[in-house]
Amino acid sequence: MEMLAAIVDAGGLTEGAHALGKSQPSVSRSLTLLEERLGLPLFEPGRRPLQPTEICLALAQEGRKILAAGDTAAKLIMRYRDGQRGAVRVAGSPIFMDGVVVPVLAAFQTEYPDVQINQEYGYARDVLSGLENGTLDLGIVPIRASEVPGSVEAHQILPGRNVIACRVGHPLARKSTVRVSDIAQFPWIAPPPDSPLYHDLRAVLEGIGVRDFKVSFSGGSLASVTNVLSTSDAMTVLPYSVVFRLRRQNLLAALSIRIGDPDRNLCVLTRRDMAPKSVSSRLARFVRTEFASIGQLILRSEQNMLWRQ
Amino acid sequence: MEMLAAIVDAGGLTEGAHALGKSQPSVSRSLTLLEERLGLPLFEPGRRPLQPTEICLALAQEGRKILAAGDTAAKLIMRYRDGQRGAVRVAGSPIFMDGVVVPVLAAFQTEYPDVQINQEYGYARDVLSGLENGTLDLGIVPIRASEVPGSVEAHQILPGRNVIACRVGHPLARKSTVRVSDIAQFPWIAPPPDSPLYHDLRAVLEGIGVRDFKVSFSGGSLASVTNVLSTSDAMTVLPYSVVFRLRRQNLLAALSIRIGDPDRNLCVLTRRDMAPKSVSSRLARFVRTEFASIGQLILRSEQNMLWRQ
DNA sequence: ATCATAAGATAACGCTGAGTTATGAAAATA
DNA sequence: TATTTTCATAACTCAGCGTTATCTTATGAT
Repeated sequence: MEMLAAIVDAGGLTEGAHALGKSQPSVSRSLTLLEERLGLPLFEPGRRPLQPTEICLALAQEGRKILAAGDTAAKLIMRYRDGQRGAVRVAGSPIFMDGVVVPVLAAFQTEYPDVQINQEYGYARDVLSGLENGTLDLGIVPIRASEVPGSVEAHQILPGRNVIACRVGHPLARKSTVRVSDIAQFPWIAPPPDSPLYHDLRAVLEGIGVRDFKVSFSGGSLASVTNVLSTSDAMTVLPYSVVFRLRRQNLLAALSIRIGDPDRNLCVLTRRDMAPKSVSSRLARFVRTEFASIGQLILRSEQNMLWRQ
Repeated sequence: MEMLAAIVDAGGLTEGAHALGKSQPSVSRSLTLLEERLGLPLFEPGRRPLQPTEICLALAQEGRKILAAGDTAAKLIMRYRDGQRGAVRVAGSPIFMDGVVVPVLAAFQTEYPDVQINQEYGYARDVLSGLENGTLDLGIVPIRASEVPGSVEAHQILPGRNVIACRVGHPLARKSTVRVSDIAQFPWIAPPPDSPLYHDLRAVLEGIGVRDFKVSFSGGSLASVTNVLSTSDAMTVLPYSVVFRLRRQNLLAALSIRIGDPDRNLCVLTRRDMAPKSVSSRLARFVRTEFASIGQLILRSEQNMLWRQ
């Protein structure tokens, strides 16, 4: 049927054969066999520019549909191959995901609308196992270089850096000098106890000598944290990049006090497969370049800031 | 792609293979080869009720289109084979065609809307040559059995029978006894000079002893003949079947005088091919049965009529 | 008419895809 | 853990479709 369509559209067997990328005798023979099989003439006999019969035209119409299906299939494969379509499964720690990653994923989605992004939440351990058993294509988590197994490739996209966040009009936010004693009197909220941030929080507070602090709220997502922060005088520890974005939107402020950096850097994790899905590598590339400029942005605004030790 | 569609729709390789009418290993192997060729997994590895990947689903969609095209093609062929679709080229003498055949063709067309009927006009000689050189599938003409060559099959559908026709209110139409002298005074109109009817007309008039008659109109189609007849007192010779129809519509009348029957009978002519188009044989059958009932109708009404010799 | 040209058919042959049966491995399920 | 279901592999066969080389025939111009 594809052959019939080609012959009819090309206006002759020889031309049609050429259009199909085959030799003239091949098509001629196939045509003869088909006519014998059907027991019907598909072209008027004894006419030199091969004249299609009525039934041939009808079959050619179906042939065109098949050719069209083949074409779109070829395009589909091509778009899939170079990552312009497909599905990626991405996972990352909730705070980073909601705070800085999802906007990047959204930008990717806008640029490549045929790519389906399946986003999940998870910490380093889950993400690594997901990558290794193939249920995950990409991970974006804060992680130590030593934690990365050989089968997984890690690209750092942001340096580990936390700050103490509070609401915009917070009493301490205005002060250029913040003392430990100032901090102690305010309530704290904490990320989920199994998250790295929770450990960071403890480390930070211990680092600046605060041993006795009250946790007024614990668990939840970034949205709930910002909600609580903005409607109270509570404080918490958040990645600087996250706060950076939220501060630009005037949703959050950061204390101008420098706290110890965590030893985990935000990384993009991919499998060291021989054949990674090209969508995932394209997305990984996209994320890396996006975060490179985010990093630049943060760095530049850094120069206008003063951080107390 | 058809295979993918089958597997996806059947919910598994084994079922899919069955749906395609192939063995399970065949489909399994084909699938493996396709995956290698594309360099892409089409089904999630290590899942037992074979789980299609995203790209596989997209390809399966195209596969379904191909399967659908194949299906409709198969149906097309089937309908073509038993004559429910296709194209027939029919030719016949103008008066019979317009008078009695075309309504039958129209009925056929209504019953089988996918059949394309190409109707032409022509007398026995043209029709026979048309049939023999393959430019014609069916002929419906008055013909003598001796004129039919061996390569053509003829089925009589109406006996040869002519009558003298005139308008409804014609002076002679009322009379139950018509004499030759009555006839002579009215003008005559004649069919085209090359038509059998023209010869019939001459034969008829000579047969009833009329040697000197004036032809006031000659040539044209049945429509023009009936027009002239109905707007004048002219008369002509027409096949009884044609007049029968027209009389029922009160468009024409016939003299109650019996004239000599022509030796040509209306026949359906077909090629004695080994492989006649099934549309044409179906149409031929249809015409024969339709005319059988028309013949019956004429015969029944005959019993209520009185014809003078 | 006849000849040149273009278009299709035929012949001879090779190779790959796709089919088969028989059997093994691994996931799913009880 | 045992059993069943489901898919993969192996080994082999064959028909379809591909090729090149060459012949036949319809078409159109001289």
